[in-house]
Amino acid sequence: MAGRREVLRESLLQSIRDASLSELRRTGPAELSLREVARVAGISPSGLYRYVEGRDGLLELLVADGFERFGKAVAEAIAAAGFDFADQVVALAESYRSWAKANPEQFALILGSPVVGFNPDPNGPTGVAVRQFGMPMLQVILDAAATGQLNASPSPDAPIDLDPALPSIPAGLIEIAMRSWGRIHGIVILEAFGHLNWTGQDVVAVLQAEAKSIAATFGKERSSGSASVRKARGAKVAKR
Amino acid sequence: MAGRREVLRESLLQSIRDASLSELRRTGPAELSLREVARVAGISPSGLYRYVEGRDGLLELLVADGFERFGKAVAEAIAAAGFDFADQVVALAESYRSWAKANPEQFALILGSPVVGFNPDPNGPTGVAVRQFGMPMLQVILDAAATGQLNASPSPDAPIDLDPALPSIPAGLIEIAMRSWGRIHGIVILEAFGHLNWTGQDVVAVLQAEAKSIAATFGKERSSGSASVRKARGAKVAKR
DNA sequence: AGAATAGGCGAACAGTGTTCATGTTGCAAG
DNA sequence: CTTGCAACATGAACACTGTTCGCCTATTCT
Repeated sequence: MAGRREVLRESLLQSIRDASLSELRRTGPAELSLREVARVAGISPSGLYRYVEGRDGLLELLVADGFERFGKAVAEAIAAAGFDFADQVVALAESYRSWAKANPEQFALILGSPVVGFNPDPNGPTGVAVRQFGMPMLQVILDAAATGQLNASPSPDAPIDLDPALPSIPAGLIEIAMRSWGRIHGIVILEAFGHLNWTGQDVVAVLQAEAKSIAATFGKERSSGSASVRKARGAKVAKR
Repeated sequence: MAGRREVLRESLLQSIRDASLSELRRTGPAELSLREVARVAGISPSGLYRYVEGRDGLLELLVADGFERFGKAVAEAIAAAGFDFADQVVALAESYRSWAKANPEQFALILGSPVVGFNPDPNGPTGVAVRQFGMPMLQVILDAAATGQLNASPSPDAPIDLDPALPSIPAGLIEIAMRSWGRIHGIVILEAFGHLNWTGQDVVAVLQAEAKSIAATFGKERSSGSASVRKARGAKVAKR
């Protein structure tokens, strides 16, 4: 029973999503005007409030959408990179930068200065999108650990579980993920916000060097034969 | 001759600076209200335009001030760290994070999402502040190279000069500076914007590990026995 | 059928950045 | 000292913004 009301609502909500995204692309996060969005979506400003909780709700929509699309893009690139740790890191870095370059306003919105008074409510749609975003990147580390491609991390296993639904993760691996993410994110965000212009360097090349360096820092020396890695590819998830 | 008018102007300009800074701290960059600043500075909104070019001018004031104070804080920490490359990098990282933690809104303003339509005019006050900010960090790399503490960089010397007044710098060193900055900045900005909360890790410890890793990546091996570096070091403290 | 409810709208309010004509000073030249 | 001028300061006005409210229509449920 597809109520006529619901299909209308869904369609209009999609219009709002499209309108706000195109407005975001046109003006940037700070200038996003609720009234303008209402205008291009073909609705009155007050009518928007039946669909979205004010301007913050509009932003939350875009934040969730951004994390989702960003995460998906990165996850696909990683999946396409095969099972080698270094290859995956390089693919991660490149896709990370590519998405940021292609969607600068949304990148700034989701990973730039947080909008004050905007509490992302961990259980809301933004919260789950954020986890879906971080997961593939964390998974690169977990997989590498599971297939023995990481440096023997002598860290004391103080496993922490960030999601009750998932197995706990050794703190040492979390730290590796943090540091790897930070290295990629650092260069990408500096470039995205225009702080590397003065260098005159080819950021793609620098980022690739950095990705390889990440693999070298945390990964085992890669002997020329990759058979051992191939063999271990079965294990998908680390078991506590 | 200190005309009475000029002293008044200078004093009021300082009031404006103070007011806008305190307003920034109270509300954040996006909500900074020109009218409110005028209110606490004791001037009419339109009167503000005699001192500052609208809201963007107000922000430029804060951006320049932020880069200046940030740069000074980092430079002092580096200077206090002695002459050892690794010590300097650790000091740089710690002071970088400290300042960001202590001035979150201004940090977000100067290194977070750029305000659209805000062109930082390289020769304006913001431009020079930016260079003063980046200089000490770049200097760490240059000094290390000059004192032979860096890995022999096999990069072809394609020197680029970013400032005509300064000697050109080999591109290889620029790349090292970029990557080092990116590694520190990445972790700091991720933490500052709340993206590391889920990790439950001690960011100070992680950042310190990262700083040491930077020194290990680009610096010469510092074997515990080699006293040459140690001797070259000043009497300054180098704890841990 | 009738009642309940979700959807949509315009008016209104308080706030914003910015401009402009109008006064009001400070200061230097005549 | 007087005059003239430029800098200063202001309040009103304009075009916006986000948000709330009451009113009305159209769909859905009983």
